[in-house]
Amino acid sequence: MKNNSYKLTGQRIAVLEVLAENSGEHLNADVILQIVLSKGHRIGMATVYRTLTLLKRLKFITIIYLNDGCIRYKLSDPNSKYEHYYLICECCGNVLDIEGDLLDSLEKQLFLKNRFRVSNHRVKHFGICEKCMDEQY
Amino acid sequence: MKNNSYKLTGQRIAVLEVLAENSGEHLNADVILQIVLSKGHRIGMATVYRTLTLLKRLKFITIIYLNDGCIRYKLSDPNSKYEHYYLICECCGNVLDIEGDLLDSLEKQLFLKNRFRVSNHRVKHFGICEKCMDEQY
DNA sequence: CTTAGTGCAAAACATTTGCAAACCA
DNA sequence: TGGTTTGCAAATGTTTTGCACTAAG
Repeated sequence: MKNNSYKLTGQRIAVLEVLAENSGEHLNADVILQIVLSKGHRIGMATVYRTLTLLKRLKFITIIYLNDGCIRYKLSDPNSKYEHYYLICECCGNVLDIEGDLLDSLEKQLFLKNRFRVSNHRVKHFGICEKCMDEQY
Repeated sequence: MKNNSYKLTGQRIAVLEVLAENSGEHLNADVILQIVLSKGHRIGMATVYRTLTLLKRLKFITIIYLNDGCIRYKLSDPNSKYEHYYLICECCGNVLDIEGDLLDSLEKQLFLKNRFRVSNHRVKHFGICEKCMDEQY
């Protein structure tokens, strides 16, 4: 798992465990810190951030930006083609992941209309623009 | 324009002017401050933020989250149904607004495939979830 | 006049960094 | 043992707030 020259420390295990035990949640760094501390482990906020950065680089976790003032993290789901589709409740802030097989266009519409009242959505496409493509090649 | 009991101050005019003169850009608060100052106006950062908050509330401007460490703002385009679709270049950070009439499904595909190499996208649907709907009514 | 609006400085907040101490391999 | 990793505290960078002063209507 971490044979890539990274050391398997107690703190890294603890952070991964918290993410695994809350795989349905979208935790932020402070919540992760509090849970690890509540389990009796010794850890600091800097280590939490450094561990999350490492796990992100290794693609173990996915970052979720809800633009609510903090960055959120969850375990990556390698089986999902739709990691970046979310339903975000403007009332309670809860975040629902959409299942991939619900997203075939019609089913997606039905799911959205029946179980979640969409009032706004944002689509962001990340990639390389024409100008940068010209400059690179 | 601001007959809603809001006062038309020099600072508010200046911020609006900067946004209008850079309508193709997605400016952050610091850039707006610097431009207003460079024009010889007297203004502080707090006023910039307070003005942007007000303009947002009045729907004069739209907020853009690029998750690059700051919040960006631009003049709202009331004619566009697609205010929340963006092409974000991962190389230069440039943000392109997609024209509404390019977004009919097939044209959208063609545009994306020919002028922008998409490597990642995020879709966020904001609304009210089932649980909150049950609690409200 | 009167009160909303402003500038400044300080506070708030999430995140990052420097460095000596601790620890995994 | 040696180079990573850690905790702490301080630094960072953006955004917000308190308060006395200013200015729009």
